[in-house]
Amino acid sequence: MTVAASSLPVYALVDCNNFYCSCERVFRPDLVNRPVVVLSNNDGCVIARSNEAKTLGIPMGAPYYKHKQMMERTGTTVFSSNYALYGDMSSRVMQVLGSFSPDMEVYSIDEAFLRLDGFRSRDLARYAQDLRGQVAQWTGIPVSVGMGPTRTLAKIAGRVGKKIPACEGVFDISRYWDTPAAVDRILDTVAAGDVWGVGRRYADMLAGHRVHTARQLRDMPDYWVRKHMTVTGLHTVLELRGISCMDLDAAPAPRRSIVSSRSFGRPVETYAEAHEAVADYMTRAAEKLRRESLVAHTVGVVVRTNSFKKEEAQYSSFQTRNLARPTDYTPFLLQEGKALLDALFKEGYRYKKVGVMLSGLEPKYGGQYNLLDCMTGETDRDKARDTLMRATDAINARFGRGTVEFAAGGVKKEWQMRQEFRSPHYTTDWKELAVVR
DNA sequence: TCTGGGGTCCTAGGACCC
DNA sequence: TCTGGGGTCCTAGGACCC
Repeated sequence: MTVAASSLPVYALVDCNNFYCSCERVFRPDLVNRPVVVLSNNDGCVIARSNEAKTLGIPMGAPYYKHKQMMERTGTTVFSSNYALYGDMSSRVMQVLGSFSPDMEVYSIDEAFLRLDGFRSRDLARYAQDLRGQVAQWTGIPVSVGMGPTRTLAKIAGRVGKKIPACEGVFDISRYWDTPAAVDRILDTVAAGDVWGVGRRYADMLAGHRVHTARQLRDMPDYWVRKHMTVTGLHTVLELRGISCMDLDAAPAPRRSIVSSRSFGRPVETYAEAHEAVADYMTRAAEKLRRESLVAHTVGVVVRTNSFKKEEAQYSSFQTRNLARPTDYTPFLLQEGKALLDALFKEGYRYKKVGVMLSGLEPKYGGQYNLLDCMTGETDRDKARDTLMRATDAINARFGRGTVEFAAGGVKKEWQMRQEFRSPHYTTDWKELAVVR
């Protein structure tokens, strides 16, 4: 069964090359063609590398301290992650992409899928090159484009395009669709574990069954895939065969949970500090909740020690509580968070991380008003609470996060994460723009 | 001394109801 | 008193993504 290429949909995956490094370079052009890395929160491990840093052999996800000396020796520039900057650059890139297709899904901070079916009358490769040029000119960010009849194949095309310099960042696997042998050869070069939707565990499982490449995976029987990799895996395999199972989703699905958690800059042993951190993260999660006009039914808290320290006593636990009434009111959430921490916290451990989770989310004004609340005056008190929250949110938005705070979040916050190498908030804070000269 | 954070989806199994 | 089957909802755990 072969479908003529001309009747297939055209999915394009646009992804930003080494996105976080590219963002830093926009404001530090002196770093172009030089090795650059960006570290995770807490300056823990490497989460983005420029091509030069990749060539030096710095692995993705590598703990920073293990490679610190080598990076110094080779003149690698190191940044702490600056999500305010990356988020803002991302929305600029996405805005440009939106002008190239009416049908777009923003998939992640550095990737978007576009449907280009309507542009088939033009030379698609040229169209994609125009897009690259426009994004580069207007935002300074280099991107690559992969195209194919399904999202999974567009992803693969993107990888291929990056590997082959002659492609100049654009590759369209649909062009080969009428010559199956050529498609086979392309899929032979892609490891099964590099296919979108196949992670470490499945890659190991597949290797155990002598499935090593994307082509071998594509040719496995449906029932076998269904049995070992659930329906999600079957969709992946169908997509490798050119049958689209995942359409674009222009409107993002409503959020189901909000998580705020971070590792400490140093081990925390006292209840007082753990409680400050829980309160601090809860405050942030509540702000996000209100920003998105949601309320939460369920609050969760997690605590854990450092599992990398085999010689230390380990403890990790997570608990949730359901609220009688869903809320977005920070003081209520702080109260629940404290109650949960009281239940979870045990003396005698060196804690590495705490976190909070809000779930059971629903639109704030979607629910019915509660007759009992009206009768007891609770509705009026809710209105006063809303006013207070709106005021604190507005002050913090205007004058910067933390201008007004809940005392429970602590003042000194000695447990906070390390961020030694953070670049200025060039695009989101006028005061910090002054640093650019 | 030093190893990230924030999400989603699927499945199996148990509780509960009729 | 005992017996059966089917449906729904919830939760925990495992897989994935960037």
